[in-house]
Amino acid sequence: MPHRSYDQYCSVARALDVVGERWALLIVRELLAGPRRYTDLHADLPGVSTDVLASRLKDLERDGLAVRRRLTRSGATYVYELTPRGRGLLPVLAALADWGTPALEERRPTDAVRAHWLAIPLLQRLAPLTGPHTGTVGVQLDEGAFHLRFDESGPGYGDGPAEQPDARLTLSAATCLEVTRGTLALARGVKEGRIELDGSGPLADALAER
Amino acid sequence: MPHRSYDQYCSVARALDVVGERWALLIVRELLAGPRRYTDLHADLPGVSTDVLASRLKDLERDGLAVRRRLTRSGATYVYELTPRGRGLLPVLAALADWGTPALEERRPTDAVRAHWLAIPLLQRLAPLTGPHTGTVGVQLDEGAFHLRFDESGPGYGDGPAEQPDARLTLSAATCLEVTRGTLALARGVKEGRIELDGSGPLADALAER
DNA sequence: CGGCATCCGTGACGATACTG
DNA sequence: CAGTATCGTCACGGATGCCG
Repeated sequence: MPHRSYDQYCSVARALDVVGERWALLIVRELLAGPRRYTDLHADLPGVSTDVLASRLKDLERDGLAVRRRLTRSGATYVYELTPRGRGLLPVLAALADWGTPALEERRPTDAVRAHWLAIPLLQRLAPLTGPHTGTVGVQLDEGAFHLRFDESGPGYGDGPAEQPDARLTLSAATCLEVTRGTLALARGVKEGRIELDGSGPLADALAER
Repeated sequence: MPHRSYDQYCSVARALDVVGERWALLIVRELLAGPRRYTDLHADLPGVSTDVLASRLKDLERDGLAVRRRLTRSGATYVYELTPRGRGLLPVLAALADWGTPALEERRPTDAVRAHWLAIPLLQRLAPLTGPHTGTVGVQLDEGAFHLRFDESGPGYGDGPAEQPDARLTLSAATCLEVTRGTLALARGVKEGRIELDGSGPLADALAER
């Protein structure tokens, strides 16, 4: 929570007291992809100034959303990692992603792009398709790789390729967006050769059906 | 969208470009309760300055989230009303409310209170209970009244009493919060005399069961 | 009187430079 | 590498004034 509060006895205002400031939710979006170093965060958040990033990270720590941890035992480098409370913001980011996806049609030349920024909306789209099946789906784009996790503790995602994916999707970012928007069914994309779907097992089968 | 953008090709960032600025989502929360005049908004949002409120309302209009409409035909007073796009932010506010409710335990002396600020979290709690039943639930607190709508177009809420509620709840704000948090079942509150539940029909029956 | 616009002081933000 | 220090700019909050 910043030192400025809305001073309202309202759960929405309370939430915004903590994560309503500029850059806060985007930092959480980065940390949802896994532990990150300060420099990684600064690299993947073009435009954020170093002092604001440092200040937000302190706020996240103080409010119990993230912890600062040594990367290796007795090493000098630190990583920031979300606590369960911080990971609880995934539904908030998912709702924002759902609402914001229609505004994603035009890609402005000034826009930065990272592969895992597509993880949340794709997770939203695929979650109803997986049903009860659990596992990991690796996604390979030209711009980079990320993976989606479906397990009993709820959905999640991470940056980089998955270690042992139960299914693997290879597609372009544009195709990924079509799937996200619902204008392209996964099965149809596979049939048309625009999506490569690898893997066997119930999770891959469930994806191939839809 | 303010004149400052995150410049990221990401649906979350796009959403925050539009509604990420201070007060924006709280203005939307007010407008979700129904059309509001400028003065009403200013009265129910303690702390917002007049120019920021005017600026945010212009932004909401320009971005297609709200429209400015004459209250009466050929009258001098205007009201601001959400468009469908603006009402589409209810899931975002609901997710924020879910996440923020645990932080609502302590009520600080500086906190402002409005009855309908409890509408979103209560709506979230009651929505799974109503099942397929549609209708309106009037809620009467000491601090004021609001009502919840359950119909095929999705859940919603409004300020003030309902015209013809299918069910009516009378309870204290503290009791309402217990229900919201899930620490008090509706049926148990009724049995203990802390909640008065009036009304007949499937919606009232569905609420009485749980 | 409702609906802003203007002015001003303060604090947040963004860019760059610098340090342990 | 991981921040802190500095500084100019802009956004915010409060008060006041204008205008229908």
